[in-house]
Amino acid sequence: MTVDREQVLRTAAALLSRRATATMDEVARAAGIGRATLHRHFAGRDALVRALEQLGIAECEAAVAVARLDEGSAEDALRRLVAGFEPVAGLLSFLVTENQLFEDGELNEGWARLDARISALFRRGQERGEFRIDLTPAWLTEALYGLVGTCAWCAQDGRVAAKDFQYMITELLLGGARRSVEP
Amino acid sequence: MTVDREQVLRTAAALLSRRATATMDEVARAAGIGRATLHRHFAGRDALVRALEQLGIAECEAAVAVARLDEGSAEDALRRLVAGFEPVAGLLSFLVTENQLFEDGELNEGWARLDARISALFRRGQERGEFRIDLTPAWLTEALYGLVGTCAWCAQDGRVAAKDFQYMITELLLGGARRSVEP
DNA sequence: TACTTATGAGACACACATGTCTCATTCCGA
DNA sequence: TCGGAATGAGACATGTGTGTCTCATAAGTA
Repeated sequence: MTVDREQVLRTAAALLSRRATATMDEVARAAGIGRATLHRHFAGRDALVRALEQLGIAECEAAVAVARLDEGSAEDALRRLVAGFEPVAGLLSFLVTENQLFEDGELNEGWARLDARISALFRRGQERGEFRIDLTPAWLTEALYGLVGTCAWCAQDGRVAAKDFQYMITELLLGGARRSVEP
Repeated sequence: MTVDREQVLRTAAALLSRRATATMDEVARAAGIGRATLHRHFAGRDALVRALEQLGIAECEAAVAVARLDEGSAEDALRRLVAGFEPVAGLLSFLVTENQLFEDGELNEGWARLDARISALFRRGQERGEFRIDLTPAWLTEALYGLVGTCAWCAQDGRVAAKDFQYMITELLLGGARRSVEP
């Protein structure tokens, strides 16, 4: 009888990732509950979005933790990170767009933590001599988010193959489009 | 007395690029005209957005034309293209987001033309041996859009330096983050 | 079984953006 | 100077999403 909050959040994430303008009613129906019940668990749309934000941050931080960003080469760590981001990509792009829309300025501290972790990875790669130093860690971090979001959206629309998610992002981010060697 | 439609569109583009949820009233005020007048020139919000879409496409196609994508090396052509995209970046990211939001499916044929042109550039680069062939032209094209949008948004928020717009995008897109050579 | 609790369905008011209309005013051209 | 045209301001109706409330019902518990 009691609503599974986690399951509701995941359903909402899946729906809103596809259609950011979905109604509270649609969210409720998608989760198989009534609109009133949805309101009992999340005071309003803002509260729902903020809960999704917490979920997104938590999943990203989990991905960061699993990726062990400070072990081994920075390149391998980045590959692990992108792999961990794949399941969250849709939610991530939704939240990024949502943040752009409502410029409250008050970006969650969770994002700041995440940015710091990922920036640190790129910085580590620079210090190890793996990554070039003329592109700032901040830009590389944002570029990673951008590519993840773009790829998620493209894959959803079928413009690119979803199975190549990790490959496309890591290869482009690490090596770029230029052909560097051979024949 | 007569309203300068072009100027209204540019003002709207500037405003909506920053705040995609801006009201018709806000758009009118920003353009220095009354809401009624705005409605006289653009039947509704949809019409306004579609007009902005036309403007964005036109400017992008102009940038494509100026960049002479089929002249010289593909790499240089891409640099010219990114340079031409810089002034349109804000509008471009707004339109991309707008398209994501309302999945009418009916994407303007103008975008298809643009995609085709840019994809052709990447394909030409592959055929010339400049670009790697394991990343599809379609993905490279979308990645370009994504990076342009991400960079525009970051620059607006001051997270990266706006003056490095072209450099950050072209260097990342062409060479990637990996350090390939020297000491 | 009886009681408590959570839920679903629906009604309701509210806020807000939108679109339309009117009317006085201003601008431009004849 | 005069008259037509465009504009600005505001009023008005509308649609829609939202938030709150009530009440009957189902689920879980003692």
